Amino acid sequence: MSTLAIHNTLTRRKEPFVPLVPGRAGVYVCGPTVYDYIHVGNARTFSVFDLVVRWLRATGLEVTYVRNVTDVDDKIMDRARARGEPIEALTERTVAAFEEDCARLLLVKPDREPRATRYIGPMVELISVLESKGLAYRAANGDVYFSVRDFPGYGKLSRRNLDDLRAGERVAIEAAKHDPLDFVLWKAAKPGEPAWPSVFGDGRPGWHIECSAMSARELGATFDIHGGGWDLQFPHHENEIAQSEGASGQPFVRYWMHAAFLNMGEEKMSKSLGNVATAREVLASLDPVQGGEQLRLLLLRGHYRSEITYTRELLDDAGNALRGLYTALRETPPADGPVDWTSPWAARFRDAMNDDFDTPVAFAVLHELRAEVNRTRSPALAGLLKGLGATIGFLQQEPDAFLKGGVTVDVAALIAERQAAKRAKDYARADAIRQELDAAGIVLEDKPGGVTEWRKK
RNA sequence: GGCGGGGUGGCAGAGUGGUUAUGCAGCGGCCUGCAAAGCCGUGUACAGCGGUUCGAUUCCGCUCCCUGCCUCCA
Repeated sequence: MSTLAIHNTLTRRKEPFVPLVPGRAGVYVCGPTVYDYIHVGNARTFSVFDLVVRWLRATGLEVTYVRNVTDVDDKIMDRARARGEPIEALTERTVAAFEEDCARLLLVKPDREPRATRYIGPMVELISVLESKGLAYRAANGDVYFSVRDFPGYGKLSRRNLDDLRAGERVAIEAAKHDPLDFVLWKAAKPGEPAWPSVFGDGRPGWHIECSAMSARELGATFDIHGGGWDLQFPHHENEIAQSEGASGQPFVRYWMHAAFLNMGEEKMSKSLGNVATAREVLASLDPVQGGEQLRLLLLRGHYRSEITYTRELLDDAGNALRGLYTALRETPPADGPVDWTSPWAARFRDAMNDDFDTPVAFAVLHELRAEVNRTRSPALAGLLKGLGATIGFLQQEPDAFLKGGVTVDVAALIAERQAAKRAKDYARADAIRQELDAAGIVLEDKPGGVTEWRKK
C-alpha cells in the first residue's frame, strides 16, 4: 500500500508526507484579494488545493483547511475609489461572489476563512516581535520595513541570491528603505485610507504580514502544507518565511506546494493582454447543471505542477469525457458503500493520487473502470467508480439529472408522439421529431423495450 | 544578467531503459428500422544531433524552440 508523497517546493523533491501531528494535517492556502471576481487561473489554484484537501481527508487525515481573504489592499482602495463605493461594501460584495463561484466549482468550504482586517492585532504583535529581534525597523516616512539582509535564510524557497535580485528594476524604490530589497510590514496612514491604531502609529498592514499572522493564529507557528499559485513563491512566500521564522525561530512550513499557471490559448493570461476570463463568465457560458464540474475537470485533469491551457475546445473536450463517466453511472446504478481499497482499480487510483496527486493517471483509472462498468453492468463497480470520484470531488451528481443538464423544454409529448410513429413504422415522422429535438440540443437514445431516454447534446 | 519549467500520436495529457497509458476527435465492425449510447478493433507519438547501452522517448552532452519568476500577479 502506497503512502502519500508530495513535491516540496522548498527541496524541489517529492518527499513522503509526514504530518507534524500524526493523523492530522494543517493546510493554509493564500486566498483572494477581494476587489474583483476571480478568474479561471485563480479558479485553478483553488481547485488544486481543494483536491489536495479532499485527498488528504480520503487518506484518513483530519485536515484543518485555512484559506484567507485579503480585504485590505491598494487594489481594493483603488477600486472602491474608482467606483465611488465604500471599501467594505466592495469587499463584502466580492466575497459573496467568490463564495458563489467556489460553490459552482464544487469546492469544499475551508474550515477557517480569516479576513485580514480582523487580524490587525496579531499582525501588529508579529511586527513588534520582529522589531524586537532586529528584523524590522521604523523608517523615516513612518512605514515599518522588514530588513531582509538580517534574515539569513532569505531566498531559500525561491532559490534566490540577494545579490542577484534586480531590486527596483520594475518598480520605483522607496527611498526610506535601508535596502532596496526590504519589504513593507506596516504602512503609515494616509488621508482617506483605512487605518488602524498601533504602536507604530496609525496605519495598515502590508500584504505579506497578513498570511504570517493569520496562519500562525489558525494553525500554529509550524504547520504542514502551505499552498498558492506558482508566482507567489517570490516574493510573497519568501517573505512569509522570513517573517514567520524570523519571529518564531521555528520552521514555518513543512511542505510548500505551488500550482502551475493556466494560460489563455497561446498566451499567458494577463490584464495587459486583455485576455482575462473570470470564472463566472466562463461558467455563465456553460450548462448550469454541468458547467461547474466540467470546468473543474478541465482544471484538474492535468497535473497541478504543469501549466494547462484554457480554450473553448478543451472545455468541450472535458465535457465530453465527463459525459461518458456519467453515462456509465446512469446505465448501471451504483451500489452504495465504502470504497474497497483492495480492488485493483482502487489501488491504482490511490497509488496515482499518492504520487504527488497524479490526477492524469487517476482519471485514466476512472476511465478504465468506466469501461469495465459498461461491460459488466456491475453495481458494485459502478459504486466504486462513484466512490473514487468522491475522493476528488467528482461524479457525485445524480447521473440522469447531470446528463439532462439545464434543458427546460418539455420533451415528453414529442417523445410519446415519436414512439407512436415508431410503432406505426412511420419512420419518416419519427426521424423528423428526432431532428427537431436535435436542433433544440436534445439527443434521443432508444433503449430496449421501447423506452426512449434523452440527454442534453 | 540571475534562477526556473518545458518540447510525447489530430488535440489534450501521463509515464517508462526493452512490454497497450488514458481521454476527446477520426476510421472500421457489432448492436439498432435508422440513430444515440455502449462494446470490439484501429494510431511504426516521443524537437534535432551526438554519446553511454545488447537496447533510449526514458540516462549524459550539445543545439534549436517555447515559456515562468526576479517585490502588481493564482
